[in-house]
Amino acid sequence: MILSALSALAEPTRLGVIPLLADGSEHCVCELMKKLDATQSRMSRHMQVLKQAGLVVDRRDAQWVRYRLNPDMPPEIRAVIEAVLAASAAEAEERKAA
Amino acid sequence: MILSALSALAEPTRLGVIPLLADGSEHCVCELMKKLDATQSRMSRHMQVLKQAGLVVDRRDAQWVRYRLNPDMPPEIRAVIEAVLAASAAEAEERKAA
DNA sequence: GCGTCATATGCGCAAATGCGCATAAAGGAG
DNA sequence: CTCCTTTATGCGCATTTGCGCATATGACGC
Repeated sequence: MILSALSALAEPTRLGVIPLLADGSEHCVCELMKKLDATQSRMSRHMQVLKQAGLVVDRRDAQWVRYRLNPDMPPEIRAVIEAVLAASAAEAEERKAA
Repeated sequence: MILSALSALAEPTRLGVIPLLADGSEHCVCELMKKLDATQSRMSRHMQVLKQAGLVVDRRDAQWVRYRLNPDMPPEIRAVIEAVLAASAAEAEERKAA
């Protein structure tokens, strides 16, 4: 559902996760929470939202849970992610210029 | 801001507006509210949100207010809109198939 | 002026959202 | 087993969001 994907992305912390996962590899919650300056429970819950929206998948690995972008995302949703990613990058560039 | 664009899109009625405006022409609130089965105040307010997010522009024309997609949208945001549009269309197709 | 159509907005309310705190649960190391 | 690390979740709270209702505003025709 495109609507749930957009709702999932329409929050600063969750939006911030996307560029971090964009390298295609796996990232644990502890890493994400540090990089995004979020508390543990906040980060965990946000990842649940992204998971429920089908944007990410998780995997237990010992005491860690590794998240990555859902490789089986429908191509139209994937395209939205890519566009959002490009827009985020453009915004980051602008901030640097200022 | 990509975040405000996503927030603006993450609501059913507002998301429904986008395909209607995608023909590039102007549409009054009264037309949109009929097509989307929304009350007048609801429709008006949702259009304000889209306007504030920079996704649409409006123009007074006699007693009507004509809305259209913002032609001066930053290209990265425009790309997001296009991707969302494609995803919405794909979803509509799926519904037809069922 | 008046009446009518189209749109915007103030107000209050109900539901949803995001948060911190504490605690539970799952797994590894000793 | 106990202790530690990592992640999830129950709970309550404050804020935000979406809504309807009523009313205001703006523009038209008479």
